[in-house]
Amino acid sequence: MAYWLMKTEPDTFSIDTLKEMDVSCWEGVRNYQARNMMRDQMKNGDLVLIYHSSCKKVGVVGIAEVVNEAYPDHFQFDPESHYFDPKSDPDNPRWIMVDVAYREHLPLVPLAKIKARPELENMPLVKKGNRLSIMPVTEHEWDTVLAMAGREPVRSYES
DNA sequence: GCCAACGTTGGC
DNA sequence: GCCAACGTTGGC
Repeated sequence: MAYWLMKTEPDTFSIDTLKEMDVSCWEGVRNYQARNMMRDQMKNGDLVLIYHSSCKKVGVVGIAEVVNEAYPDHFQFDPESHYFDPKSDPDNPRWIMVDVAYREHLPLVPLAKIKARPELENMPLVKKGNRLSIMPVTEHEWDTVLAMAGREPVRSYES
């Protein structure tokens, strides 16, 4: 299994929204690098740090789990959607999405504190100019962020 | 609101 | 294939 970090703007879709929905598709990824990782590497059971961006309290706010692997993002074919892509061919969809399930909230781990941690200096999140909306997280980084939130390491939510 | 950094587009 | 112009991201 693998660990990930996924960014979302809480004004549009927050960890609270995900909790209410329990399971949600993760639509609107329109970056090839992020898409390729999601398509080729993201598997059911992978755990995800949910990160709030472009808001007052930027940082990691909770955990989700991948529960449905890559499938076409139908919003690319909806002219009414913000994520509409007129160049995408319905017979060969350009963009995909996964489904994620809410697992838990964490106390905010602010970006500023993540940046201050030497163990986390290699995260794409804190690399200058990196705007990836989905990025891999190593097990050590995962454990470090959880520890910063006061959370014991978690490897899975299976009973 | 500012602006740096990056990705995408399109003319040539 | 180059590269300037433009749009977007996202912290501050």
